[in-house]
Amino acid sequence: MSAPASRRAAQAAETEAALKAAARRVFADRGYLNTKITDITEAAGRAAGSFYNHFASKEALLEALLQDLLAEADKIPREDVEHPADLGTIESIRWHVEAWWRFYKAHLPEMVAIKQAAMVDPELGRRLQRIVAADAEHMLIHLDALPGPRPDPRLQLSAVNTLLDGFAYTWLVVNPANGDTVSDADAIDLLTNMLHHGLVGEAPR
Amino acid sequence: MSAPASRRAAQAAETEAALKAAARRVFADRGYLNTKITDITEAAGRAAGSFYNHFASKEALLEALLQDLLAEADKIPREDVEHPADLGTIESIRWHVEAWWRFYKAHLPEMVAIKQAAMVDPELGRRLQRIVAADAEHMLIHLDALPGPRPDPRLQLSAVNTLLDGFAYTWLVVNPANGDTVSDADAIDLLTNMLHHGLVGEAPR
DNA sequence: TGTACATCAGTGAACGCGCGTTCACTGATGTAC
DNA sequence: TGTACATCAGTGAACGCGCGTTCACTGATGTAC
Repeated sequence: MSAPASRRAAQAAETEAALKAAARRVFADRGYLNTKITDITEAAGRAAGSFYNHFASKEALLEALLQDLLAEADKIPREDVEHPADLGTIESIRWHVEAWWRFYKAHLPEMVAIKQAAMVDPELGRRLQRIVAADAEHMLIHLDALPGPRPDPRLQLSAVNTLLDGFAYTWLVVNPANGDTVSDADAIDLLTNMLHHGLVGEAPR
Repeated sequence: MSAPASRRAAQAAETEAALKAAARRVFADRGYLNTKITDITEAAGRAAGSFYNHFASKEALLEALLQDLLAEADKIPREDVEHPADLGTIESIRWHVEAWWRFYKAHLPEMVAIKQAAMVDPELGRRLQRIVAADAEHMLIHLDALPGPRPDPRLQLSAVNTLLDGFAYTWLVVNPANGDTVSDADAIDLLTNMLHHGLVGEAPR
């Protein structure tokens, strides 16, 4: 990112970037758990031993990828993330669903990797969760602001996350591998409708 | 199940049952992917080599567990599964949600194993899917019967499955491991409400 | 009913594959004078 | 600017651990006569 201090540093940075890029490709292609260290180095066109000059393990590489992801997200100017605050309106729901869908698509490899890693190593799962959890808070605030008698927001939040996450995983990862796809618009429409009516509850319209 | 033809056969059946029971315990405890063959034989109090007298692999054992599960389900008398057919009513939704929740709880080890196995081996995932997919059909029929302009039922079905499945996994497997639990009633209430309003859509009440 | 042999479930040490990880080596880059 | 030495990124063969899988062996159960 910033100017390298020397040719050596530039070389190292380039290799590290190549490893990360290769990892993303390979994770998306065969999944995180099915990826060997040597799959990554091979895809990056480097020697196996090179990996350990940059990362202590596959888990460490994944955490680095997530840090990159966060860093990138922080660069988005504030005014671009202005959005309707009242989750009671369908426009607000749609805005959130669409943002999430785009985000998931843009970061498929990381999303796949998080899901798989968390399933096998709960401790790592919690750590990864914490890294990405910033906008879960955000969502909680929205949910609390909804009118009427509210169910436990933690339950509700996990239901929303579960639905968004699982649906995206199904239709952006699993089903496409079988040649079964859905258009972005259809996916966003369906989720928007389900969440709008499902969340607003007793008093829709 | 049926009377063993001989003491030898009885012995073999007993060991096989012990291995299955041990596998269920161990799958529930540390997950399917984290379970070694020797974890199962150890938990069953048998020698490592004994495993291969009964199963060709961990995957084969899982498929056997699912077959047992299906066989058991088939024994439930028909009249016990009478239920409201119109998914438009909240009572019908609740009936389905509650049935699903109980089923998931009763078969946690299998549910965990399916989820994890499918994630790593898509081919196996499809096979397992087919084994359990009987009542997905059932659900599709319900969905088609809903009034009003319907979205693509396959999309809607996968959203419902995703929500039920992910929510149950979160609150019956992941969160309890962190000491974070939810009552059956609260879980069923929340899902029922979300699905009722979410599915019925434009014309609730 | 008794004896001799055959079969087979279960055992656990040993084998071997896959893969993560190391490490001696190379050659290029950096530094000292 | 040139020379000699130091450092360091990258290399890939080799090492070794973990674990699935095998197999010669044991003792109990079944069969033949």
